[in-house]
Amino acid sequence: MFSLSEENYLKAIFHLQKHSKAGVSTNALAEEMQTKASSVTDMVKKLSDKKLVVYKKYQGVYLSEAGRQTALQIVRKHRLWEVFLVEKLDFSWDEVHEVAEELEHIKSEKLISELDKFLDYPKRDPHGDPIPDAKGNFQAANKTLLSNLSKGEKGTLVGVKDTSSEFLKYLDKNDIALGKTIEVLDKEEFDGSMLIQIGDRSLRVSTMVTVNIYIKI
Amino acid sequence: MFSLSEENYLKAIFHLQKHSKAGVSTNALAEEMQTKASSVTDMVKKLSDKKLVVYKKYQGVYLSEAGRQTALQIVRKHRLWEVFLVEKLDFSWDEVHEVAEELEHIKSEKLISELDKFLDYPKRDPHGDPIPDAKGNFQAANKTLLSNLSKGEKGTLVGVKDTSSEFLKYLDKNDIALGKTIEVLDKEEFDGSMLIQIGDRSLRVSTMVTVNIYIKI
DNA sequence: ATATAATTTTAGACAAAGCTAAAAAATAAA
DNA sequence: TTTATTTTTTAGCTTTGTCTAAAATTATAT
Ligand SMILES: [Mn+2]
Ligand SMILES: [Mn+2]
Ligand SMILES: [Mn+2]
Ligand SMILES: [Mn+2]
Repeated sequence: MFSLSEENYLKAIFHLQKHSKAGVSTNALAEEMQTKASSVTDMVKKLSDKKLVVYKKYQGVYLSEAGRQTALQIVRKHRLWEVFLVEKLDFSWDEVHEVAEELEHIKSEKLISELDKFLDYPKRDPHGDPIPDAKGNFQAANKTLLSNLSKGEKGTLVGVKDTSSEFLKYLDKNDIALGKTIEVLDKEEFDGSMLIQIGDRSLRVSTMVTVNIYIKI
Repeated sequence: MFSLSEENYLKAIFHLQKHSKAGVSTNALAEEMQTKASSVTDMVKKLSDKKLVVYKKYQGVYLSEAGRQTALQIVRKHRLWEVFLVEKLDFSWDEVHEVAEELEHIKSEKLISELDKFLDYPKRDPHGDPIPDAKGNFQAANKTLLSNLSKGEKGTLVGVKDTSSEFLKYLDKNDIALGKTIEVLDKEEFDGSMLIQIGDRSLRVSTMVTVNIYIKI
C-alpha cells in the first residue's frame, strides 16, 4: 500500500502532532526523521497528493483522517511486536525499539491479527503506551509526569516518555519499572530534583528523570 | 549490510545453483526474480563488485563463499519465520511463504537467535526443508522423488518441491502431509501416474504430484 | 518599520533499482 | 561455415528518496 518511507513519515507526524494542535513544522519533522528539511518538503507534497495529510506551504502539515488511521495501524504493529519481543523472545525494554521499527512495516493483516491473539490481546506495550485495536481505537491512560507531583503524593509508574536505551537502562539499574509505586518524599524547588520512595528504597532523581516518567495517581 | 534487493538476488542464485554445477544464467535469474534480463545484469555486476558472486560476462554467475554464507543466513531466517508462523500463529503451510519473504530481511542477530531458541531449534521448516544453523551448517536429507519409487516400494513423506499455495492446498485436501507413510500400490507406465496408499486410503495421483513430493525410504 | 535571522521551499543532482530498445556475443541450424 | 536464433549486455530513461545550494517566505529584533 504505502512505502516504508511514507509509513515512517506518517508515524512521525502522528507522534509530533500530539504535542500541539498547530501543524507539524518541516524542521520538526526533519529532526524526527533524521533528514533534511528539503527532503521533508518533497515527501510532504507526495503525502498530500495521496490525501494522507493536509499541507499548505509554510504552514506545516496535519494528518488527514486516512493518514491518521494509517499511522495508527503502524503504531499498533510497532507496539505489538515490542510486546512479542519482550514477552516471548526475552528482549529487554531498551532493546526492542529498532527491531520493531523494521517489523512494523511487514504487510499482512493475518500476521498482525494472529500475533495479537497469540499475545492475548495486550493493551499496552513494554513502555506503557497503549496499543490501538484493529479499528484504531485505544484508551489513553490518564497519567501525569512525576515532575508534576508534590511532596507527599504517590502513584503508580505507568509509562515512560523517553524510550531511549540509555534512560531505560538507568531505570533498570535503579529498579524502577512499570507498575511500581512511587512516593515523593521530598522535592527540591531549586532544580526540581526529587527524593522518591520506590519499593523499600529511597532514591534521589534529577529533573531529567522526573519529566520522563508517567504516574497514575 | 545488504539491500533487500541484493538479499533476494543472493537467495535466488543460491536456490538456482543447486540444480546444476554450471553458472546461473541471466535469464534463469530474471525468471526467478520476476524481472528483466537487463536488470539482472546490472545487479549481478553490483554483487560482483561487492565480491558476493563470481561473474564473467556471458558466462553466468556463481556465489562466492561470502555470498553463499549470506544466502544461507537469509534462508535460515526465512525458514525459521515459516516455522514460527505455522507453529505459533496458526498459519497453514500454504500461507507462510510471502510473509516469510518479507520477514527474512529484518536485521537483528539477536532476533533470529532468540526466535530459534523460542521455537526450540527446529531442524526443518513446514515444507520439510532444512534450516541452516547460525554458522550456515545444515543436513540435507537423503530423499528421493515419489516418482522414482517403483510399485511396492514405500517411504515417508519428508518434503515438497513445489511450495505453491495451489499444490499445498491440493495436498491438504487429500490429507497428504509431512510424516505420512506412502506406499506405491501401482504405477502406470504410460503417464507416470500412481495409485498410492496413504493412511487408510488409496488414491490415484498424477505425475505433477509425484515429481513434487520427496520421500525418505 | 526596517533590517536581520530563521524557516521553508525550489532547483538541480545523485544513487538504487527498475524498464525498453538496440547492439553484441554465443548457440543452433542450414 | 555461413546464417539465423537466442541470450546477454549496453545505452539511455524513469521513479523514489535523498542531498546541497540558492531563493522565497515568515518571524524576530532593533
Ligand atoms: Mn519504521
Ligand atoms: Mn514502545
Ligand atoms: Mn525476500
Ligand atoms: Mn519453506
